[in-house]
This record gives sequence, structure tokens and C-alpha cells, in this order.
Amino acid sequence: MRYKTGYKEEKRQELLKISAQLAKKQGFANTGIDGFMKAAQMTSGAFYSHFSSKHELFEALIESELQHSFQAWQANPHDNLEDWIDFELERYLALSHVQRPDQGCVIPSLAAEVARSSETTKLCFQQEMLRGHALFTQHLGNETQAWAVLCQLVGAIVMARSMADEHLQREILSSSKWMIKNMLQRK
Amino acid sequence: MRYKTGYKEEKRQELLKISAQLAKKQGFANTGIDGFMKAAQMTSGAFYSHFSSKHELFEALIESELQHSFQAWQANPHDNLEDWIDFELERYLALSHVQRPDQGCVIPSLAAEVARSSETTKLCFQQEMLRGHALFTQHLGNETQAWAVLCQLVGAIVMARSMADEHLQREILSSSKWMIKNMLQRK
DNA sequence: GTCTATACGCGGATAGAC
DNA sequence: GTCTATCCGCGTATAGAC
Repeated sequence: MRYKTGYKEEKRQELLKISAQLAKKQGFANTGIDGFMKAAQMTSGAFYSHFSSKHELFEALIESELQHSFQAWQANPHDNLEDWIDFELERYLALSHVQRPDQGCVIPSLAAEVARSSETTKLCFQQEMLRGHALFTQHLGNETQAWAVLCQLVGAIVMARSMADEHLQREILSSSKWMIKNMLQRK
Repeated sequence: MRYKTGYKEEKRQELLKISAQLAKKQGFANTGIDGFMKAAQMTSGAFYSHFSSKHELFEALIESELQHSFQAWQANPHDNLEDWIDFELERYLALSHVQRPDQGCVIPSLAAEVARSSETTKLCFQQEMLRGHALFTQHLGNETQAWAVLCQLVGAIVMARSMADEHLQREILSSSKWMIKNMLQRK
């Protein structure tokens, strides 16, 4: 077991969850420790009994969020390729995912901050992503396709969120869905 | 003409270029006005004779960078579809683009910050992107494919930059290249 | 473990001399 | 237009009471 059990570990998980929501919504760099703790209805002094620094929170938050994403992908109830991918596309490439970054995948929101972060944080991101990639490979039957689909999903959300018009956001989402479905039909 | 000509306009363009490099490298939110001006070998007091606020710099910088991207796409010397897209893929999905964000496309670096910015900034991003999309549509002959390719390009750089290992970065880039080429062969 | 209080530097923005 | 100087709030982190 990586962390101690009991109250402190529970509290840490709660802080990670709440901090992740805020960071995905307004950016990690734009949010102060005071902001994170207020969201958890605590004061900033208590922060350091859970994390040694703001950067440690970032790394823990990335790891935790990617683990949750992995679990969400695992929870896909479908077996055959077409149903499995349809389920993922409807869930990931949804307008609600564009509009509610705080409730969505951490990658479109915070990957740019990971890219600028420490080597250990990128390594952490990489390790969790490799698990996700393995899961996608298992279902798609092809490592190359698995990476390409992951990139397409992330790119679509990043692009759609940067647009002002909802119609354009929908167009981008459906274009990405089409591309992925089209590619997988070529078996 | 949108801006006055002469010295001030030249200086503004220079500031935009230098600020964009810094912002793409370390994030716009993470960089202070002092940092931007030091990079341009000036002091922070002079900033406000060119921009009314830090946010105005952000919007101007996004617009300027997307215009440069558009020009780069336009400068592709090839005519037929295959040569045209090969040229873009080699240029955009290059390892040097992953490693040098300051010299690269603004979208993978700063789109997440655009998404959290004002409505007018997103509208500005959208208008410039629509020009880029039109250009891609012109060459690919299909609006849906144009959006999908743009998303794939952006997603691949975002993902690759978040990884620690160079080999993995290469794998992601080549997977994205493969997906795009594969899709376009289906005419 | 959480609180209040605080040290201390950074960041955005303004004022006024040149 | 650019400089120096400055205001003032915010942010990270620490100290010490409970």
C-alpha cells in the first residue's frame, strides 16, 4: 500500500478530487493553494499536512485523475469493437465534456501544464498513459490505432473548447467521431 | 489598416513575437509582464504604451500566432493532395516541434488557456481557425476531414509533449501520421 | 490536523522624470 | 516611448496556538 490508511488518506483523496476539479476548470497555475483549500472548506495552513508543496499536489493530482480515467475506460460494458468504441466516442466526444472541464478528462485541460512540468511528473503521466494505451490496444487490436485514437480524442476536446460557437464545437466533435469510426471500419 | 504604421507598430509586432515565444515555452499565466519585457530587453513600465493590459497582449498574441500558422500552411509549395499533406505531416509532426514549443504552433501550447479566457478571445481564435480550416478543406476536399486532421495534429503534439521518453514521443507522432495518411487514402 | 498570523517575494498596474 | 520608483494585492510557505 502506497499511502497510510485511515483518516489522512481519505482526506488526501478528497483534496485531490476537489483540487482536480478546480485545476481543470481554471488551470492549475491560476489557482492558489488558498483557492484549493477554500474549495475543500479548509484554510491554507492545513494544506502542508497533506502535501509538501504545490508541485507535489500537481503530480499527485495528475496521477489520480489518469487513474480515474483508466477506470472509466475499464467500466465500458461492451465487448465487441464497434459497441465498445461507440460507447467511448459518445462519452468522450460529448458537448457536455466540452462545456464542463471540471467534470471531464484531465488531459485536454492540463496536459500543456504537464508538458512544462518536471521530468518526474511527465514520467508519472507517461506511466499512467501507457496503461490506458494498453487497454485501447486490447480493444482496438493495434498499438498504432490506439495512440492515434487517443490523440484524436484529446485534440478534439482541446480544439472544441477554444471555439466560441456551440455549433462549431459540435461540428468538430462529430468530425472527430467520423474520422475514428471511418478508420476502424477498414479492418 | 488596423494599426498605425511606423515605429510603434513595428515595436508591437516585435513584442508580440518575443512574448509569444516565451508564452509558448513556459505558459502565458506563468509569465509576468516583467518577464515578457525583459525578453524584449525593455522594462515593464514601457509595456503599457503598447498594450492596455496583460489580457490584451494574450488576445493579440493568439491572433498574431494563428496568422503566422496560416501563412506557414499557405507556404506549402505542393499542389496535389499527397505531396501537400506529406509536407504538412513532416513539418508539424516532427520531433523538433515536440521539443521546441517556443518555435512551434501556438495551439498545442496555449489552447487550454484560450479555452479559459474571455469570450472575445475565443471568438478571435475561432475566426482565425476558420481560415485555417478553409485552407485545409480546399486541399483535402472535405470539411469533415479538415477538422479531423487539425484535431489529430494538435492532439498528437499535446500528447507527445506530456511524455518523458523520446521513443514514446516518436511512436505517437508516427501513429498520428499513419492515421491521417490512412484516412486520406480512402478516396 | 487544522487554525490564525505572518514573512517575503512576485505580479499587474500607475505616476512622473527624461 | 522608455525609464525608475512605487502602490498594493496575491501566492507560497512557515510558525505556533489549540
